[in-house]
Amino acid sequence: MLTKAERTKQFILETAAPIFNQKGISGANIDDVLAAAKLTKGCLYGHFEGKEDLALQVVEHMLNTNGEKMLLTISKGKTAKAKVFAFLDFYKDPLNTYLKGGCPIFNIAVESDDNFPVIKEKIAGVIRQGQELFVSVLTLGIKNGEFSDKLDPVVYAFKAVAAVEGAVVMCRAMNTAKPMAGLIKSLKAELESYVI
Amino acid sequence: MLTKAERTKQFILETAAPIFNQKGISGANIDDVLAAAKLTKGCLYGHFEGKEDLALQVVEHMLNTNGEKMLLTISKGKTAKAKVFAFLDFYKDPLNTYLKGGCPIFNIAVESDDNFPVIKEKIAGVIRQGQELFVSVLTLGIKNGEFSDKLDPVVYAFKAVAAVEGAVVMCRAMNTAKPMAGLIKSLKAELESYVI
DNA sequence: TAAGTAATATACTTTTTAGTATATTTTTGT
DNA sequence: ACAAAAATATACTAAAAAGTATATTACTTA
Repeated sequence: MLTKAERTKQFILETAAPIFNQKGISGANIDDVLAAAKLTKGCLYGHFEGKEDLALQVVEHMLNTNGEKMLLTISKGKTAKAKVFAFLDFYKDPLNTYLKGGCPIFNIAVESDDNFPVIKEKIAGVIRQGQELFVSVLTLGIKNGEFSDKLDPVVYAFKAVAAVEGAVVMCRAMNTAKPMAGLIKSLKAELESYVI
Repeated sequence: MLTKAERTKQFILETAAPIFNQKGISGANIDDVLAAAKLTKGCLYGHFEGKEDLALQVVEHMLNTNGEKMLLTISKGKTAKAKVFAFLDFYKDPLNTYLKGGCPIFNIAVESDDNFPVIKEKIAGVIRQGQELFVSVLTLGIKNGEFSDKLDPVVYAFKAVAAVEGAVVMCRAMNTAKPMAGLIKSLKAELESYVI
């Protein structure tokens, strides 16, 4: 069993995650988190060195959760094609993301870009890792004979992720999920065109 | 000729733009802007009501500049295909954007999403307008006989913009422009496949 | 179950940032 | 070139946010 302190820390991270994801690192403040968690400064500063430390750990928490969700999602696809389709479908409801405020990877990527080098590196690692995984799925699909070797895994993996992630931002700004449906369909059709 | 006050105001907006684009609205502060512009509070508050007003006008300034650049870019293409290609090529160097800090539309879209409803609406308008323009170019291309009517303008326009914008964020996070080249090539090839 | 320790709350200080009142300088039109 | 008005600078206050010292409460294990 987790100790009290560990449970409290986890609780703070979970409470802080949507706040940081929505308001951003600069926009979020300690008092927001404390009010939401109904805790006090003494408690929070017992678990985190300060705002910077909290932000970093919140980011790590969000990235871990996201990674787990993503892995679970694509693991449900048995073929390479099914895995990619499952990945794409993961993005179908950009207005109601599992974590309030849209995709944490992109939100953090945009904010950390010129401001938080340590966090930026973490995000870069996550994106690279995601691309590698995506490429490995497609490559295996080619080796399997599932896809034609005309398919360029690196290009398709990047295109698919960039497109759905960009689409999340656009859909949220315009407050409509509609274009996402067309995009996912198009990306599926594109992959389908390489199916043997 | 512009009056002194008008020139100063423009100067403040131009100085503030890269600061807001890089640090975000929440992350940027008045003193940053004043230091960069080598001006003082009395001056700034003579031109703007406060930070909120400054932020809004900086955003409007960035969006206007961006819109002009974009229009100029695509106007250089004579055919529909050339216009789209010019648009795509506009994004080829995501690490060195004309405005420091990446694409202002996406940066602002991400931050304003859950925080600045007025600005969010402005961004939504810009994105919608961009999509309409893109769609109209493609539609004209079909009517011209340049493209097959198998091309779905709404889907391609959304896919292209979402992909290149998403790619800017990913490239900047990973600190490499390489994947962008492959993406642009792929989006061009995709359009090319509809050329009659 | 009581003593010791860990966790949390309270009340404070410090720092940062926004905003304002007033003085001074610079434009501008005659 | 000069007076009026506009623009800008200086020096301040106010508010918001971060961080700290200490008291209190709640675990936990001997």
